[in-house]
Amino acid sequence: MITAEDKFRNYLKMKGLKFTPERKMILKTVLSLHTHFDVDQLYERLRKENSDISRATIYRTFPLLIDSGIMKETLLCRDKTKYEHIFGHKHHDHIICLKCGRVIEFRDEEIERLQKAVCKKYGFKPVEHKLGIRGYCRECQSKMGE
Amino acid sequence: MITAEDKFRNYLKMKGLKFTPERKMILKTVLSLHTHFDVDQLYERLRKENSDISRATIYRTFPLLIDSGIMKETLLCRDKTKYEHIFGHKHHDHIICLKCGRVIEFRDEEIERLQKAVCKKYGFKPVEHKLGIRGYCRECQSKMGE
DNA sequence: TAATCATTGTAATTAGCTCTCAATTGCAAT
DNA sequence: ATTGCAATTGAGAGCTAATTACAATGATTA
Repeated sequence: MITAEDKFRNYLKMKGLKFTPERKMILKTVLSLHTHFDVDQLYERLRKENSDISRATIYRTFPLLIDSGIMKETLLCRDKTKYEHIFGHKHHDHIICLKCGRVIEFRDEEIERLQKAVCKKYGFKPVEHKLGIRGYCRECQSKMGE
Repeated sequence: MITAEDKFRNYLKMKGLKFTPERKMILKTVLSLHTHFDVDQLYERLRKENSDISRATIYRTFPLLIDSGIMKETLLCRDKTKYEHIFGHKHHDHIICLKCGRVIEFRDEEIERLQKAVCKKYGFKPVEHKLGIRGYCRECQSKMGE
């Protein structure tokens, strides 16, 4: 069973980069977050863990985590860029409430299949895709009805 | 037959806002662009048309054009925010080449239908959605193969 | 005509992110 | 274990897209 750390180490070695304590700590913390987060949220979390890793290092480490397939950007981003770790998770898409900000994750095999079919039609080789649906959740609809 | 200008005028009146020469010119220019564009590209285009509308006014007008349903942000945005006008166009999704930047637009009724079904399942009322597939186009694949 | 309020351009500001630089540190070769 | 060197780090400067304050202008209504 390969761990996320193994995966990251292998990636770094392959690129001739180093597995530093900072990168180890950032990886560990990213994996501990089970929601979408931004750079500042990760920074705050690190401080709570008594780590004084700078924002610059976080900004520098994120592309590595993304390139190694451990983390990715989500398309929730209105202002700040949001991330989520994907190690050990299947790909999923997002439904986002415009009022309360709630995020519903879903996976639809049929949509996945159709996307592949579209790519094939155009001779396109897909690497990743993002699907986000914005609107209003059940609760906010009721509230707005009142 | 309602024109884009009618639509914009109605929207502005409804909001108690004015249809100024600047807004008219920005609208006209946005409609004349048939590709994805950013604020600077629009600004340059305006200058070529001998208009000296400021960037600030463009930034202030874009939310109005979006809110009135004439234009929208695309999710191509890596750095700058990109826009496209949607007046008179059906919704479509994007396939983006990571190498050459080419954009393929497509529309798949079945995917649209399945998205609605997913929303229904969660009691979610969709307003908009964005689907972007990134990867490599046919041409770039051949080049990379060589 | 006077009063009101939206709009504009200019210029300053904000905010997210990147870069520079000097000091430090993994890590491979010895 | 030691050495050499490229990679890495934090601090702070810098960059750039986007926003905002402000004073002048202009349209609309009373």
